[in-house]
Amino acid sequence: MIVNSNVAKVASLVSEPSRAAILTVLLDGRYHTVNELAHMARIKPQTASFHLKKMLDAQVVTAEKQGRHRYYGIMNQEVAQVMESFLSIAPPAEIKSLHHASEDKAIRLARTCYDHLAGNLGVQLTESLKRKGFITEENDTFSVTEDGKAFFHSMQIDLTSLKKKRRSFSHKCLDWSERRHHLAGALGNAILEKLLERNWIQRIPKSRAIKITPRGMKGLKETFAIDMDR
Amino acid sequence: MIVNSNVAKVASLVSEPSRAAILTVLLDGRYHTVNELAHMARIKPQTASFHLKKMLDAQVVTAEKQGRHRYYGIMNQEVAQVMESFLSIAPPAEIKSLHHASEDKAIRLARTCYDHLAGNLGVQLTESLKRKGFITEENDTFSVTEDGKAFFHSMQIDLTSLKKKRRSFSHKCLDWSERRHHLAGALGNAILEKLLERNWIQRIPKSRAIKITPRGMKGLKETFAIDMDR
DNA sequence: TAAATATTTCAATTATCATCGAAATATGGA
DNA sequence: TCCATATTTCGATGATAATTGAAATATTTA
Repeated sequence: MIVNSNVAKVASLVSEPSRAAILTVLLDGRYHTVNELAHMARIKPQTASFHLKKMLDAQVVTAEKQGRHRYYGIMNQEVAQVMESFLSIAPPAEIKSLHHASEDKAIRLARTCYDHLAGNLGVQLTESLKRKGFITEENDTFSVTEDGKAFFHSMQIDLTSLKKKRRSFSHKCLDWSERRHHLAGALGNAILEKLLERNWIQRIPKSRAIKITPRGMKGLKETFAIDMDR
Repeated sequence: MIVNSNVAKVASLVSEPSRAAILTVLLDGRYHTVNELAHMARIKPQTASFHLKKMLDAQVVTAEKQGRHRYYGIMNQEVAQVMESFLSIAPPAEIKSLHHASEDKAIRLARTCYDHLAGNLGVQLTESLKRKGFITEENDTFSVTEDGKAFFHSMQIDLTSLKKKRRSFSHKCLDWSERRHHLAGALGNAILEKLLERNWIQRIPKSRAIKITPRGMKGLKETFAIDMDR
């Protein structure tokens, strides 16, 4: 269970449509400029700035200045998870166009959730790791088994350095589209980065959706026994 | 970019103080009337009705009409979970429990509801049947499992003949004193008759109240693991 | 230095929403 | 039937907060 004093704040901030739209965009884990966010939320930059200041004060987002731009990003994992949990009980968004339909399909298939993999791919990957006995399920977290240690070593993922980070090493994150848990935390992040590095997956610009490359299809099948081809 | 505007709606339902107070009460899993909820949230019944309608439309709560009362309850486990995690951080104003000056204890303990058992006994019996896996909960009805068939046979209740009756075989009935569902319909009636026949319970003249006999206390404990003695 | 762009601040307007009195509707009981 | 109670609907009010034009500030580029 998430214990976070920001939950209440986040909930009240999320309840405003423009802010919810902004936060949804920021769920991709990347930083965006005020103009970008304003355009995506269909409001004027002044309005976006007004909302972003509010969320900055509430420590729901962070800002980084770079030249005349100001890049806004989501504050942390907890905020992302509160957003996702709201997504899990909210009725699905109305799909208005063919373009939206295909985007919806893509985002359900594979996407980033803050800084780790989510969607069908994220859940399947987590299931595979469990099935192969590399991770075991605890209450709110996953633990790496002895077999798992060897496996991640072979994947060139250094668990020791991950554990040194201040953030959670590995915890469960509820997937709104799959309604199941996927792997989050430093380990989830490391896996995402590794798959990007190997060019098994690619980020789709201006979206949280992830594309699986032909090489990725092959790799996922061989390493994880996941067939995303169907 | 798809922005799920429903997230904002769901979040706004939770983040409004009066609604949060109402939802907190409903987290007990029971059903409550509009007046009760209004009193507990310290708002007028019109206002409570206004909020409840909103939450009903958003499928955050359910409603069931019984006479001139309308009982509201929380929609499902998912909503409860989001509420729990939200409220565990920011508990709203404390709820003063209603003090009912004169309560008929007997009628709350056990009574008939039309032609089946209600009150604490009725609810406990239903819960026991569920717990033991003899019945399962459907939308508005209960179904008898394979184990249940054997059990009712051992109780000398003939399900086949019950199903032939034109009336509903088994449906849920909201218990006003327990605010939970109990078993009604032909099956509920058959159980009542069987317990009367075995002299586990007796009707109290000129009342809907039911008296549990010493033999009944023993039988309920042995057969259903229900202790009505406390 | 001047022009263009990004963002914020300010002030005024507008929109939204909770609240509650009054009245309507529905039901139970005498 | 009439009366009491439960709930909803309607309409008005007031408080709060979102929105945006105008202007200020900051930074890059020419």
